[in-house]
Formats: sequence, structure tokens, C-alpha cells
Amino acid sequence: MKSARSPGRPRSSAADRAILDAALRLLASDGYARMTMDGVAAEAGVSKATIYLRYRGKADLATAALAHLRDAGRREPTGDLRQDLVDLLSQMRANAERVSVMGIIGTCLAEEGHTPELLRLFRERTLLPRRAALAALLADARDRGELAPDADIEAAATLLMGAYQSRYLSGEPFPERWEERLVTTLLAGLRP
Amino acid sequence: MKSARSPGRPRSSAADRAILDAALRLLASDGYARMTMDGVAAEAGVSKATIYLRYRGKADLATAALAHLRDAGRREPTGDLRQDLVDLLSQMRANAERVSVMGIIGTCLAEEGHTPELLRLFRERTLLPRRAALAALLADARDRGELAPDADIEAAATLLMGAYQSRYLSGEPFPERWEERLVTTLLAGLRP
Amino acid sequence: MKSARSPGRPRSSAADRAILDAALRLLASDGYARMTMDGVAAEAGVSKATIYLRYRGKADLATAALAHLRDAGRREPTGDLRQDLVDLLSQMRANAERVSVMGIIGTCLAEEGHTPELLRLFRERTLLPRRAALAALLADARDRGELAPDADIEAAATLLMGAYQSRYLSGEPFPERWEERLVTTLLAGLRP
Amino acid sequence: MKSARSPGRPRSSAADRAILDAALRLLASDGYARMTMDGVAAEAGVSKATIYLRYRGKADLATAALAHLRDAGRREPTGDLRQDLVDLLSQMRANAERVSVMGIIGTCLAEEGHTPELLRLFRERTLLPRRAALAALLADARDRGELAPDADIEAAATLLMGAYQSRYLSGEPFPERWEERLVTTLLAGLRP
DNA sequence: GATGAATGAGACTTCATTCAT
DNA sequence: TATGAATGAAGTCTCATTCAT
Repeated sequence: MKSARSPGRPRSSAADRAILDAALRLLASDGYARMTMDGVAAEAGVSKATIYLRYRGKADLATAALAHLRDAGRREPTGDLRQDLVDLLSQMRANAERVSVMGIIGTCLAEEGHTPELLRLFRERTLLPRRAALAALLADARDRGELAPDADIEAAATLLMGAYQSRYLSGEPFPERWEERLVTTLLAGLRP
Repeated sequence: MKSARSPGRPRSSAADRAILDAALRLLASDGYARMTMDGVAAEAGVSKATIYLRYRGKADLATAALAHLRDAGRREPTGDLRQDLVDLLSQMRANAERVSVMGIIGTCLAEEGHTPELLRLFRERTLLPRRAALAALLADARDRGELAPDADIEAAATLLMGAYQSRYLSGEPFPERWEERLVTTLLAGLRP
Repeated sequence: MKSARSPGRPRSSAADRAILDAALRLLASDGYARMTMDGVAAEAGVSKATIYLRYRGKADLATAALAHLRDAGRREPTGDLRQDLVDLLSQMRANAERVSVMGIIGTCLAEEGHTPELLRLFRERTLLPRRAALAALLADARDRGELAPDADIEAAATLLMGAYQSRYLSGEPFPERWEERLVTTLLAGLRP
Repeated sequence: MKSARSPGRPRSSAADRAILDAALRLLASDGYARMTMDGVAAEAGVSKATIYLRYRGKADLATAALAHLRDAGRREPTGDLRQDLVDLLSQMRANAERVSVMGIIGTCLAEEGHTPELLRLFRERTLLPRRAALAALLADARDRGELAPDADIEAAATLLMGAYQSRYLSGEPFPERWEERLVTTLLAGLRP
């Protein structure tokens, strides 16, 4: 269902993607403030004016790049809570490493005072959907009776969502079977 | 007979403090890249050259400001594990809000590719000491038999350390008795 | 069918020339260290960024300006040695006064420790070609038998090349028929 | 030119000399514009304020340093013209190499538009006295009948005075017995 | 008299943005 | 539409000079 085409030469959609990809890459590696329009143009193989034809300015481009960010395909839950949690955490971690998510989070936080849309977009596109997926896994398990009826799902989701950043910030490498250990600890608790 | 004093005009220690405070404030609110030497000088009420007399450049100033960052006084553990954990988390949260820690973390992450000393320093001065304090509380409790002998202290510390960031990033307000809920969940686990 | 042209706005060759001329003028009058990019931009009537589009920095611009320096058209030798020498010296002097060569030499020497390319370029583009022209005149005359077979052409060229600077540095005005007197003295010697 | 001694602690004359020496050294190696008061102070081992106590500013210091410049001891003429000329040229060359005279000349020339006293002083203290010594040697020889009665002493002095600079600027090393070759050429002339 | 600290003016360079082809 | 050139507004850092001890 094509909408009415405007006349004249259509914009190159290859350039569209190249621009967004380049912007996202530089956003993650250099941060918003250090990302330059020249750099994006060079990395995308287009001229700066071509970018300005599509976006009103640097902030507009950066937000578009973040909006373009999408979760990689998510696996269907198997119904095995432990396995599903581990899978979700593993996927989050793999995704984070693939696109330098920590750099993006850093930029969103650092620019919060100046360009708050960055954090808002990142939250909406990435953080909240994952958190919702996590909470859904837990809620389903509770409904199946696998978890305590009064299990605090919100608290549990908060704990799991922060684990990757926490470990990343510690500077230490991720141990073997890291996700399993987290899930085991959270499910069983620490008490004897 | 004059007392032994180094000759010349003494360096103003008020300026010393003002510079570091200003730098830290701007680092948290604007990020490293947007923090300007002019801004720091103006905020500290000194001239730029006065800053350059003390620090070799912007990166040197920023790292000094982070190195200057210290945990607020830490309370002595009471021996009541639940209470001590809640206290520690509350204190971390209060501290984070007081000095805009999330802005600083954001800057450290965003600049990781460009000025990795920022993250290294922040880690050494702030994150690792807290994590160690948390782990110590848990290890003591385990030794007293309050926790399971095979409790995974490392995993538990990772989960707790990330909780504040996780909640902050979600954009939602912190609920009442938030720390208690986290600690309860972690100690008891989710299982029925 | 458009003619083959590189796309985009063409670079202004008027600006090219204006920048080099301005740089050379300021180099001669103020010296390298006192020549400012702001000054060159203002004198050339372009913005600083326009200069940086062409040259990587101040040193690059200054060396380009020197490389741009070329001898004014040289006259063909007439075969009359005395006249040819006088002509060459006159032309060197006229050229020196036209472009403030002494200021440029001063800058090249003063910057020798810091930007040795300046002296190297000036030598290659200006001094050595002239010296070679002088030596060629003398060698031809010797081959024609007008000079002694063992005439020390190298020494003679050195003496003549330094005369302008020597006189300039003395601060005294150039006397009438100055070049003739030099040539006469060198050809005839001082002995009775 | 100190008149009646003022009361109080007298100025350290060791510092006086150290300051002038340091200034002269930096003037020769870095040029006037790049010579910094900090650099002079550090090199002389005094504080900047100590310099300002003696000189009104940078230009004042630089001119004082040049005024301080003196020819090294000059040998008495032997009466052998050839030998005396060679000796004088050798001494000039040795002196030039000892104190980086070319750097100083460069600075005087480069700053001529901005601080013309530099060139004036250098001329008066160094160039003109030497030129006068050279002319005196030649005039004496002419009076003794060793030179032609109409020998152009001014032209000859100009030629000899410029030879060192000319060779230095050429970038080529000084050949063996360089001074002898110059003197021989000038005395005998080039004609067969 | 001497010192080290403090300053204000400027220098080089970069960058988001607009213009001309 | 797309390109490369041009621009004005910063930003980091230096330096001659003055001040306080």
C-alpha cells in the first residue's frame, strides 16, 4: 500500500540506513557530544548536506538513530522459567556487546540534562520492553504456581535488569555460567 | 625570626576546593565533553589560568575531580543483616542523588573510548569499595550461619549493586520502602 | 548532457590566491610567530575555517606560502659577464624589496629550531636557484676564457650572494651604482 | 650605570648576569616571539617577578640582552693583510657559532616591524664594529701600498661581511680553508 | 628584594550549520 | 537531490604582566 509518491528523484533508502547505522555506531563509541556530523557523513559515505536534508540537526539525527534501535529477535518462552530467564539475560548481554549498549546508555545519561529525549527514547525502545518481557516471564510462572504468590516481581525485575550494567561497571570479566548463577540466586534466595 | 614557610604567595586552598567542586558539579550535570574550562573557572570564581596552574588540562582536572569524590561517612554495621543491607542501599541511593551519580556514570561510560581513566577512577574510588562493603556484610552473615553456606555472594552483590541504576534508568519513581523490598526478595528468593 | 565536472560547489581559486598572498605578506611583515590565522583570514577576506579546509594548520600554511614564492621572471644572459652579473644582482635586490625578503629570511632563521621546513623551503625555492644562476654565469665566462682558469667560482658566488643582506643589515642606504661597484671589485680584485 | 647606592638589600649581580645570559640564549634559540618570560626565569633560576624588578617588560629585557652582547676579544693585527683578514673572518665565524648569531639575526630581522630596537642594537654592538675593523685593515693596507689606491674598500667590506650568512643560508657545510679562499678571491679578483 | 599565585587577553583549532553549483 | 565549500561561534590552552606574602 504505497502512499502517494512525491515527484522528482526519490531519496536513496540505502543512504537512509547508512546514515542511521553510522550515527548509532558513533553514538555508542564516541558519545553524543563527540559524535560529529562530519564523522557520520564520512562513515555513511554521504555528504553532510545529505544528512541535513533528512534531519533538522544533530539532536534530531541522534534521536532518530536511537529510535531506529530495535531489539534483536526474541526467542519464544519455553515454559521452563529458569531456562527462559537465562536465555533472556544471555540475549540481553549478547545484544549489549554487539552494539556497545553501555556506550549508548552512558551517552543518554550524560546528555540527560541537555537532550533528555535520548534517554526517553532509549528507555521506551529498549529498556522497558525488556523489562516487560522479564516481568511477564515471572508473572506467568507465578500464575502457574512455580513462584510464591506474593513474589515481588517488580523487585526481581529490577535486580535482574541491573545485573549486566553492574558487572560491566565493575570492570571484571563475566564468569562462566554467569546468567545461571544470577537466576539460581534470585530464585532460591540466600537463606539457608 | 620568621617561622619556616615556603616563600611567595601561598596557593589559595579555597580556590583548590572551589575548582574541584565546580568541576564535579559540571561533570555530573553536563558531562565531560560539554564541561568547559571557562565554565569551571566561572563557577569556581577563578581564572582559567589558575586552573591550569593546578592541572595540566581538562582530562587531568576531570580525573582529579573524580578522585576527589569520596563516599559520605559509612555507618558501622549493626550485625542485623537485613537492616545493614537496607542501610547500605539507602545510603548509596542518597549519595547518588546528592551528587548526581548517574550523570557521572554516564560520562564515564560515554568517555570510555576517549578518556578511560574516568571510568577507572570512578570504579576504584566509588564502585569497588561499595561492592566490597556489601560483600563483606554478606560474608559475615554467612559465617555467622545466617545465610546458606553455598550462598553465591558474588552474584548477590552484583544484583544489589545494579538495582539503583536499573530503577533510575526505568524512569519510574522509587516506591516506598524500596530497599526493603529488594533485600527481602533477595534473601528469601522467589520460590514458594 | 552536462560536461564532466566534479560535483558540488567548486573551491574558490580567488580565495586560494588571497590566502597565500595574505600569508606571505604577514610572514614577511610580522614573522611566523606573530602571524595569526585570524590575521591571515581577515587580510584574505575569508573565514578561518576556509583556511583550515586547505591547510592542516599554521605551519602547513606558512610553508605553502613560501613554496608559492617564486622568482620573478629572469632575464636571458647577454653574454656580457659584467652586465649579466649586475643585472642579476639588481633583480635580486628589486625582488627582495618587493616582497620584504629580509623579513622572510629573518623568520626562517628565527624559526629554524621550531619549524625548520621554513628555511629548507626558502632555500630550495629561492636561494639555491639564484646561486646556481650566478655560478652558471661565472662558469660560462671562465669557459670562454674571460675569467682565470682557476677562478674560485664557489667563493665568488658566496661573496655576491651575501652582499645584499650584508648591506641591508648595515642599515645604510644602498649607494648609487652599488651593483656595479661590487662586480668591479670582485672581477678586478683589490691588488694594485 | 648605577649611581649612588640605594639603601637596603642590594640586587644580586649574579642574578643580573644569569638573566641576561638566559635571555640571550633563548633569544638565539627560540626567537623573540617564542622566548617566554617563564622560560627566561626558569633558565636563569630566578622568579619572573625578579625579572620585572629589573626590566620593564619583555622588549626591555630583550634589548638589554642584546646590548649585553659583546665581541669576544679581538686579536691585534699582525700587519700581514691576508693573515689578518683570515683571522678576522675566522673569529667572526667562531663567534657566530658559539652564540647562534644566525638565530639572533633572524629574530632581529623578523621583529624589525615590531621591535626595531633589536636590530638597531645588534647592528651597533656587533655588526658595525666588525665592519669597521675590516675596513680599517683594508685602509691600512691601501695606505701601505699593498692595495690599489682606488680599491673600493666599502664594496670589499660588504662582500666579506655577508659571506658567513650567505654560506650559512645555503645549508652546505663550510669547506676546508674557507676563509682563505674568500680572501684570495677578493684580493686577486677573478680576471686572468 | 624576592617569591609563587593569579589574571585577562588572545592564539590555534574544531564543528554544527548554511550556501552555491 | 546531492555535493563540497564556506562560515561564525565556541573550546582548549598559553603568556606577559600584576598581586599578595
